[in-house]
Amino acid sequence: MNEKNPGVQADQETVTSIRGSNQSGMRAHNERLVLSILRRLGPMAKADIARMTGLSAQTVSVIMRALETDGLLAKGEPVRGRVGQPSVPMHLDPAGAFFFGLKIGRRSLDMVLTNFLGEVQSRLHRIHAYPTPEATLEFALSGVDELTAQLSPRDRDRISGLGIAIPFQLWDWAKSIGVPEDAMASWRHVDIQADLAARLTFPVYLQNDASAACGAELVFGTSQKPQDFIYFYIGYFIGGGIVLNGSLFSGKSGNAGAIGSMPIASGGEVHQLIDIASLSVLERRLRTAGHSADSLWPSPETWQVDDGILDDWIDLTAAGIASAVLSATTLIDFEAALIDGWIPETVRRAIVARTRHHLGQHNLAGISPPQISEGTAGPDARALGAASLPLSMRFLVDQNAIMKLA
Amino acid sequence: MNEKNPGVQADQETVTSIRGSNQSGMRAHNERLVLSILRRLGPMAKADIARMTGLSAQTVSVIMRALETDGLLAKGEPVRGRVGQPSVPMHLDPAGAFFFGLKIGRRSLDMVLTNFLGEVQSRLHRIHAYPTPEATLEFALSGVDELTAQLSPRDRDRISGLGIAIPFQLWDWAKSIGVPEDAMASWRHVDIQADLAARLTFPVYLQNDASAACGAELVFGTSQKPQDFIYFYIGYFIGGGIVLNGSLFSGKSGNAGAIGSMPIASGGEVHQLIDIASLSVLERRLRTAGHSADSLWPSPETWQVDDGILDDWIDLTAAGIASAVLSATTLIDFEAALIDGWIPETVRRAIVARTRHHLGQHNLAGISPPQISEGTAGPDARALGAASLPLSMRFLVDQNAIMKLA
DNA sequence: ATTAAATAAATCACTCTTATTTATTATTGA
DNA sequence: TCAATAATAAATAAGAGTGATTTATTTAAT
Repeated sequence: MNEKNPGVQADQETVTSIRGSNQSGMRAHNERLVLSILRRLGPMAKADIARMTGLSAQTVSVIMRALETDGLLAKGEPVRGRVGQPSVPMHLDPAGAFFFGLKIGRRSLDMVLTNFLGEVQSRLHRIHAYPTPEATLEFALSGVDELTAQLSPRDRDRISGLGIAIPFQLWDWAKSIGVPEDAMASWRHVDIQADLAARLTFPVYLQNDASAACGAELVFGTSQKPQDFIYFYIGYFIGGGIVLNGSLFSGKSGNAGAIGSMPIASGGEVHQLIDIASLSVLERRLRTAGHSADSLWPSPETWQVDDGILDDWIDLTAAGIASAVLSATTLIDFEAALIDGWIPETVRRAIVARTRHHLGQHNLAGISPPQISEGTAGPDARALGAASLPLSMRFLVDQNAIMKLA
Repeated sequence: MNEKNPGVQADQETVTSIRGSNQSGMRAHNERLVLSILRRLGPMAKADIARMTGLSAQTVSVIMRALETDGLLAKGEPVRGRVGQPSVPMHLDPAGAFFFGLKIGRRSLDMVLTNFLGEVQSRLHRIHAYPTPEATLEFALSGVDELTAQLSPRDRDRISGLGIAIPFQLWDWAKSIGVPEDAMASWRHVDIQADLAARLTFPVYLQNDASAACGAELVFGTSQKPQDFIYFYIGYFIGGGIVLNGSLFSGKSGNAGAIGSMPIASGGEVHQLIDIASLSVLERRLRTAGHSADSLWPSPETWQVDDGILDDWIDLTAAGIASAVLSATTLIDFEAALIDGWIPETVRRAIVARTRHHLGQHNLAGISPPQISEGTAGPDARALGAASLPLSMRFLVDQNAIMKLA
């Protein structure tokens, strides 16, 4: 990875030119459209898709039969009871494709293998003192081999890519996490995406970890999501992502939605959100109070944390997020804000409730505040989101990839 | 206009369904692509467009000859001096199409007629104490007749639409501008877009006035613009617009970029940007100091304003905008922020300079601050932007209109 | 002779229109 | 009550139409 911020790298062609569309592009678009609709709205008959897309019934018939032949779609039980020929709902075939997701974290490396629906088939987990490029590369390559071996030969050919979720500016961490500066500095000049791509037979994508988590919510999340929403993932540092027109928005540098730097007025002073609403804050407070913070990291469900300190942190975090939501909503009229993180479900619920409360305290003149809800992807959102990257790239329509000017 | 915020109304079909693409859509897209490229990058030969779009030379040849036949493109002088057949740069034909722009303002109604390049052909201006729907309708209809009559019969057929730039929630103004509440309340239930569309033979579009100004900058502006930028228009109230992926982003309610509500921490208190960086603030300060503020409105170039009060207001405004830019940039990594308004060029320059200064005072950790620049459309940006609406709708590719889910 | 732009003709890919088949429910009349 | 018939809707097949691509040719310059 070079000095630039992490982001899904588009090939040079796409960035410096504006693609015209041709027949194959048209067909590809329509196929992605069908898959996107089925993913979002659930099983539908061919006639339903035709009505929804405005395509002719015949065209949809051809496209969906082809997708079925490709193993991406499967027939459901015919629906009887209405006049006319019974409709056959088509759904995504879970075994239509498989994806690797690699999460590079402060405390561990995680790899998941998911099916076409984002269901985790198998996973690997390795704890470390701090991440290094060498160990990450080794973990990823051996992990791919190990997890691939668990698939049937038929399914192995259906692996469509690997996504990497990596924190923003890893090298700046050193001071915050008490690790030798030069250990982290090596990340600055490594292009882990290219290194992995060179050794693997399928495409490799890379994205900021919080944006990836947002992608998991968008692609695999179970809630009814609006076209535009903002997403917060509370990890060692808080991060986020934004969805516009139903697609993850990354911006030129891939740094869009890196809401950690948002200025938050708190008690007369202005702080950055990252210094208010991160697990690092909770860890520090626990340590300062003489408690151990070690239980935070293995799994959110096994936290053993002083209630008073936790409640204070929840309130502080919620207040910070509420401020961030407010600022964000004045710029873009998000309909929803989703909150998730490496936190127990009870804590997530409490943060959502407190955030709603704090939001109500602000001056909302001229603003229609978004619905605050819990994320549905959970603690694993980052790894799942990594796996969603190759899926999105290959099988879903992307609002933001149509016209890019130099 | 109904209770909903103003915004370019997409037809119901587009909003509730997801269109598939077909051959005519493909051709239309490619034609818009050619026009968009020529508008943005200037005259180019067919071969250049082919290389840039990835379309075959033959396809581009066919498309561009058709556009030339339609009168939208014209040949330039062949470029000799290089090996091979001389290339013939093609440019937009100024008389390719004409557009009406109607600006509904606090102090006046303005109508412009522009050509395909956004050059104003003729204009109308009517001062009022406050806007009413009836007077606006009458002004617009008689204005369309009057300005149409000035075109040649050939050009009359090339009028492609009318755009309306109207302030957000006009009816809330009453208290601020000292006008009877019920006079403004009538706006709440009027759909001026529909009323005009019913009486005109070409399409009518409507948008928030500041967003429209942003559109003028995007479509007609002369500066090199990045893919993503934020725009501020300082009118009686400040407003703005945001451009993502090279297209104006309006959001679901059409209220995106309504940056007036942004919370700004200033002197320990939190205010909304609209109460800090608007001409209404300057007007009030002038009045409070016993000066007349009447010179503000006829034309920015004839302002007669106390220097001390003006300088203070410039600094306050710049500080507010700097805070807003900072908040906005943490959410979306804008590459540029443009500032324009109903202000003299000297004031615009001063505000930009002060905004740069104030931005530098903030904590910029983790942020690459955008370039702050002056807008290039000037005081008339709102009316021009209104005229750019039908142009964009008919002749330019729109990033944000590809896939809309219910 | 070489290079590059521009275009013509033939081909190909994909969607659309029209017509047909299939499977079901609704209606009718003895 | 129940078969026969009508109506409805899904699905698909065949052929037409549109637009981009490929290949080859012309034109005009160095």
